[in-house]
Amino acid sequence: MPELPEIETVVGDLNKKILGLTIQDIWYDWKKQFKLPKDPREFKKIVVGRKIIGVRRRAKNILIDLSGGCLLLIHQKMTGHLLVGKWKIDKNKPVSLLKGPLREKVNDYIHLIFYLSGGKELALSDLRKFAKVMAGPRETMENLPDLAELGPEPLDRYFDISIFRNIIKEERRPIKQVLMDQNVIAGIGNIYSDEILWEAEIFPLKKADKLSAAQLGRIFRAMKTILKKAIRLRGTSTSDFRDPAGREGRYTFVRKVYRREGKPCSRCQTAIKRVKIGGRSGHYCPVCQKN
DNA sequence: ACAATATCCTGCGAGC
DNA sequence: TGCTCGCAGGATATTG
Repeated sequence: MPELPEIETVVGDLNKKILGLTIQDIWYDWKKQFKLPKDPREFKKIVVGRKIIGVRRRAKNILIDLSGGCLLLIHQKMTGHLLVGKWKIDKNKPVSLLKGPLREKVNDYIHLIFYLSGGKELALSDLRKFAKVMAGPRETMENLPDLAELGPEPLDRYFDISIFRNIIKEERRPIKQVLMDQNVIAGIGNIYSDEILWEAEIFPLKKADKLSAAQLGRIFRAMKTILKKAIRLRGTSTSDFRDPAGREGRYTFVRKVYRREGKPCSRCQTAIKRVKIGGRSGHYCPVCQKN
């Protein structure tokens, strides 16, 4: 569920909280989260002793640059959370030593902790255990399909309407599906594809190659404004997104369609509808989004 | 060559 | 009240 704005929020916070610290040890209780190397002991060997130089985002991936030319990649998938705090392991389960939001449920699903210099800890909480972590030499990592095959970043300055048009016009799938395809455009998921298409007044099942120039222009502009606004509001927490301090995002309160089935459209008061698109649910206004 | 479907997971809410 | 079941969905693997 964390998409571009949520990951951007996490990355910004991590840059303020853990820059310059060294990974001293790790704790984990779920082996399958390690995708590369698959052996947790090998993973540990790579990251321990390295300093955190910078934190970046690419699509929905969190990229942590480590000293010695290494890169740590974390993908939160749907229910992953990166938290900065302090925990004690009690009966093989982490318990937060800090008061506040970290004491809440998100604290119950921690399966990985990085122990950092200065007594800080970076934890990965993940209820559904879909999140993945990878580490290795930067060049090896950047050549993995996970990164190498991604489409352009929607908020990059060079990413203009002509590039957007050229990418989209080749696609015959429904526009919502195209917007969510990371190898077409990076970082957009179910929440923001719904929100962007409502803003642009486009029917989510409309085939991408059938969109007019005016419609493409509206989608392009909506994509930029919605994503920027969502970053400003620190993401959406309709289900369980939390920032590294355990706090919710405020885009939840200004969203127009996502998970608002049956509720009135803020433009025309018509009840928001829900449809299955490529196995996922899309939300739209049947009056505002006719084509 | 492309598209639809299954897979991984767990909690939650609907319905009986 | 307590059970079952479908749903949530990012990305990859597999089948059609």
